[in-house]
Amino acid sequence: MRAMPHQTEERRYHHGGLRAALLEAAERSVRDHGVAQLSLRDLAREVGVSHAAPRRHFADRQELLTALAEVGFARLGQDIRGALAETPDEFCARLRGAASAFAHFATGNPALLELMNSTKHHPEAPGVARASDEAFAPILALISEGQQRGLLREGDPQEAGLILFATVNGITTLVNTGLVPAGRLDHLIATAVDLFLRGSAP
Amino acid sequence: MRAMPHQTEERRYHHGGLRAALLEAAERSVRDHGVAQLSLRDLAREVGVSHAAPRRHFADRQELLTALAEVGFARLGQDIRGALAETPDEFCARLRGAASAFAHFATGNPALLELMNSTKHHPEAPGVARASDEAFAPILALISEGQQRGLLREGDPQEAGLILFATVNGITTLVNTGLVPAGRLDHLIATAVDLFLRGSAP
DNA sequence: CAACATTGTTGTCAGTGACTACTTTGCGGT
DNA sequence: ACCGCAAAGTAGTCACTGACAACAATGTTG
Repeated sequence: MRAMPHQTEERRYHHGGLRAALLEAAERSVRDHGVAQLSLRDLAREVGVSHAAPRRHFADRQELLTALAEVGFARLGQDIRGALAETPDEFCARLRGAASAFAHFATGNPALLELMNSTKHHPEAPGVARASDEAFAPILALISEGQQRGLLREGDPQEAGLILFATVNGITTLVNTGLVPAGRLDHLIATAVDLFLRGSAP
Repeated sequence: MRAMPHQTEERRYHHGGLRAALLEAAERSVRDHGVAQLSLRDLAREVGVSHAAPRRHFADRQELLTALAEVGFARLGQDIRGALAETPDEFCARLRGAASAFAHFATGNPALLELMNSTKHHPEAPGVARASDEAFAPILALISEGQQRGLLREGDPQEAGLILFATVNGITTLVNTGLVPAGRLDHLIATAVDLFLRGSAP
């Protein structure tokens, strides 16, 4: 009932959107209490179904966490693409914009990032790999473009893109664990992008 | 008895080294089954004490995990210093040696790295922050030395060091999650260090 | 209309973290 | 040497969890 605000007092037997509702609830739980505290029974209670219902949609707890990581990568990809859509068509500005969007997503969702960084990619579950490739794709495209326009040195664009991706990821991990104060994030990211551009100059 | 190989068949009431034994067992468990599966009762059984004994040394499960993360950083620091002790006194070689040691520690201990990357630094528990600072110190010293000798551009050595540290950390995360094949680790690290050196050149 | 697959419910079980009360032991002070 | 006490360990308890099995509700399709 509470999960379907347009229905009458009586809820139908079928929830009608349980998988999505569970993932939303999971994201809230992870945000508020961290990954370790996530509980299938908690989610079921929150969504208003019986305690075993979530296992109709996710074989086990790990499968739900994996699906949530996929949501995280999809969200990240959106944020990066959104930032690029608002950035002037100037290569360095776009690279900075993408890196900044990643950093802010990551520090705005520390627990989700942690989950994304600990979810193994399996051939049987191609969703996470696909989603992470899609999140990475705008950065890869930028690097390729930079190389083609002679703004970056030639080489494997995927390699350079992975290094930049890893750098931003690593910096946000330092901030999320408290090793580096959050107030230094933007400056560190900007410095890292500058360093990357100098180091990748033709 | 099994935990104290020099004793007779009868174990004394006091274990005599239970905290250390628990941390060793915890490291094995995390290595074999991942952080999420770590169980205080499991550890107690393995070490040969009652199920509640571990809570005499660690207030709760999280405190034990935090202590283990500290062990991880201490181990990392040792590996980096060990690598530097065996590297010729040539700046670039040493920087590469340190980065490589970090990368190999991280990919050789994926679950431990994950724990280290998810352990929050709290003022009440300064051990982790101290251990991670000590792990970072050789890299910081290298950067400072490189700057003083005019091999790197001037600037905040801590900042440059953090960027390099984050980059290696991020790359190993990509490898540990399977986004990047393990066989590409050394090449990626070498490329990242080269890029760092070019980007930091005076 | 009926069969059946999907989805949800109820109940059960073993294991867990955390807590409490009690016991053991070794150290330090007198 | 003796004793008090703190530290460390034991045994029991409780609520909660993930996972599983059996049953029930429902909607789609032939």
